[in-house]
Amino acid sequence: MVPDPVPGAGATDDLFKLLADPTRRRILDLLAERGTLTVGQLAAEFPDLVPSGISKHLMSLRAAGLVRATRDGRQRLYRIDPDALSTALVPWLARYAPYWADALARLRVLAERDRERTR
Amino acid sequence: MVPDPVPGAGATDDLFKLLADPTRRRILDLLAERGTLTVGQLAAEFPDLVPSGISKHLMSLRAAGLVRATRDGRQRLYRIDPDALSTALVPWLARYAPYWADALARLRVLAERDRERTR
DNA sequence: CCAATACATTACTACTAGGTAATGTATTGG
DNA sequence: CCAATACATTACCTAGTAGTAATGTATTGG
Repeated sequence: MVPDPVPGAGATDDLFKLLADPTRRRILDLLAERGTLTVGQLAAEFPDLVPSGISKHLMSLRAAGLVRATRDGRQRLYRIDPDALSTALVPWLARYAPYWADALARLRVLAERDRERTR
Repeated sequence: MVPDPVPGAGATDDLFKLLADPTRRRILDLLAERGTLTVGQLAAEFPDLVPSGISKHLMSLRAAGLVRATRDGRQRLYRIDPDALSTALVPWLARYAPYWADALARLRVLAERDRERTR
């Protein structure tokens, strides 16, 4: 059983700590581009890493609500929680709103173009 | 002398590692809301922290290009590099573009409203 | 000038956390 | 059924780092 992600205290801190690790960011990248992956499929992408290490990372990502898992027989299917990332990051990004306005235009274009392509 | 920030390899990694520390994020927050601060003014905001610790954080932030410093007599004035944050984060955020489109609208509203207020 | 101020820098310590190895727990093909 | 599969979990080790303390370096008021 995975403990509920605490939305109130230290949520931003936990988020950035999770994103600070390159392995976890790569896991998120892989899930973002392939949609759904098992632990084994993910572990295969990290040749110089032991599978249980990946499992541990997935547990922490899951505890933070960034990914979700469903059982499929004896394997677990992991996928990104669609808007957990954005809802967690937006409050922080908003603090630097004045510094962002110009960059947001570019990002918005990318977002909508990609949505056309993948949806 | 501060070494040039390496834009190519591991830039995103360095960025997230920097943002992972709550003290550094708070420093950025303070600079974002007050514009320009000396080391002493910043250190005064961290009662349970020694000034040289703040100085060290500022050095790493400066090495990554997130903040800039100018001399003013015997003190240094620190301020946020206007678009270093966005240019560093946008490439990464773009990877999750499909997950972002809805949140970007909210952020964009915040960005433009804040720009009216502070500019 | 020079003591005091304002940071920067270095050396050191303690704690965190990513990694592995070993073990535990469901699940299922045969 | 049961051995094998697919993860999860625990214990442990080690490297990286935030913090302090001590020292170094400009700068300036008096």
